[in-house]
Amino acid sequence: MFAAMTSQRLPASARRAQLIEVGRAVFAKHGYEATSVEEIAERAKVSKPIVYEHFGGKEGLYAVIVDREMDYVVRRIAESIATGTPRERVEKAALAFLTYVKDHPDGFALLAHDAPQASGRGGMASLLNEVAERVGDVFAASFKSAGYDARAAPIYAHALIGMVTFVGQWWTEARKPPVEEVASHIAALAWMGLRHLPKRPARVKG
Amino acid sequence: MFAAMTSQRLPASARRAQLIEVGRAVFAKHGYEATSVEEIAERAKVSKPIVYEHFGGKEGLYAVIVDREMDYVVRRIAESIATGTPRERVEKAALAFLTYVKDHPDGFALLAHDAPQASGRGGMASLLNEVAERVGDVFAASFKSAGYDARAAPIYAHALIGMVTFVGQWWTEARKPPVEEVASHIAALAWMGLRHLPKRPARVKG
DNA sequence: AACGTAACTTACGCACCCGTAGCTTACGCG
DNA sequence: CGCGTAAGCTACGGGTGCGTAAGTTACGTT
Repeated sequence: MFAAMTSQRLPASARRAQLIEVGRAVFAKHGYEATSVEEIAERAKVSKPIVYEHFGGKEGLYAVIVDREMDYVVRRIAESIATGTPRERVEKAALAFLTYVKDHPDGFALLAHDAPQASGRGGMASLLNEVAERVGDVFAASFKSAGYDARAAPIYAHALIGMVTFVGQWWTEARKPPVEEVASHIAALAWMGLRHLPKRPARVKG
Repeated sequence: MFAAMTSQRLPASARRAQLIEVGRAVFAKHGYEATSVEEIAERAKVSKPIVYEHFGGKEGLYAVIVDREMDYVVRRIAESIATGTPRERVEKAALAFLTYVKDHPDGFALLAHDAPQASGRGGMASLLNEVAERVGDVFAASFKSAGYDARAAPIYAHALIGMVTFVGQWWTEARKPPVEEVASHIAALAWMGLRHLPKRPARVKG
C-alpha cells in the first residue's frame, strides 16, 4: 500500500495510517510484549518519537490497531449471518471468518496473540475471546429464539467460534484445501454433527 | 504442596520440583515474555542463580514445564478415547479435557498463552495447537477407518479440539455450569450437530 | 571437631527498551 | 525571497531483566 514510497515527508494523517499498517504487521509477528517501538519506527523508515507523537506510545498504537481490527472482523461476520436460513447462516459465518483469515493474515495473527495484561482485566488469553463474545451474542439470540436451552446458548456460541478460529489457525500454516472447502466441512460438522457427516459435502457458494 | 515450608534448604531434586510448580504458576499468569526469572525465584523464596543452576535459564525452565504439561494432557485425553463406541469416545474426550481445565487451571493457562518465538519455528500461536496436532492424530485414524474423506480428517480433528479448548477458556472465567453439563452439550453438538440438538441433553456419566 | 561439598547469596555487567527533551530540516505562503 | 510551522531527528535518562562471578553458610561424614 505504501510500498513504493521513497522515504518522503508525509502529512500527519498519511503517516498515521502507515504506522497503523506497519504496527499491525509487527505486532502480528511478535505479539505485544515482544514487539519494540523501535522496530515499528524502523520499518516505517521513521524515528521513534514520531510514533509517540501520533499515538502516545506503544499501548496507544496497539489499542488503535486492535480496535480497528476487531470492529472489522465482527462487522464482517455479523453481516454474513444477517440473512438466510439457519443453516445458511452457519455456512456463511464460517466462510466469512475463514475468508478473513485468508485475506488478512496479519490481522488474524494479531487477534490470536496474547493481549497485554492491562487489556483484559481478568485473565483474557487472547482477543479472539472477545470476538467470540461479541459474535456469540448474535448467535445466542438465534439459539434462544429457536427454542434451545438458554443456559446452553453461550456454550454453543463459543463452541462454534472455537471451531472456526482453531481451524483458521491451522489453515494459516497448512493452506492446503481452499477456504470454501474448509468452510463447507466446518458448516457440515456444526450443522449435521459427526453422526450424519456426508462423505463429500457440497461446496458452499461464495 | 510446599506451602508449609519454612524457608529451608532443600535437596536438589525437591527444589527442582518446587521451581517447576512455582514456574508453572507464574508463566501461567503472565505468559512467557512478561514473566521474569526474579519473580519465580522470589515466590520460591530463593535467589535467582538457583534457577540458572537447575534449568540453565528462563527458556530451560519453560521448556521443562511445557513438556511435562503437554505430555500430561495428551496422555489423559488419549486414554479417554481409547475405548467405547464412537459417540462415547467423543463424550469422554470432551469431559477429560474440561476436567483438566477445571483441575489444572494453571496448566491450561500456560498452554493457552503465547509460546516464545523460538519454540514453534513458524508462527505457532499457542501450545494448544500442538496439543490439537497430537490428539488430532488419534482422531484422524478413527475418521479414516470410519470411511470419511481423508483430506477432511484434520479439519474435523482441529474443529473438535478447537470447540473444546475455546469453551474451556470461556468456562475458566464463567465457571457457571458444571463441567459434566458443558461436556455433554459439546458432545451433543459434535455428534448430532445443530440440526438435531436436543432441548436438554442427558448428563454424561463421569 | 575439622573438612569437603552441596545449597545458596550478594553484587554486578550488559543489553534492551520505553518515553522525552531539545534541536534541525523541509515546505508552503505572502 | 524569507519566514513560520509542520515533520522529523539525535541523544539521553530511567528502569528492568537476563545471566554470571565470586564469595558465604549449612550439613553430613569421618
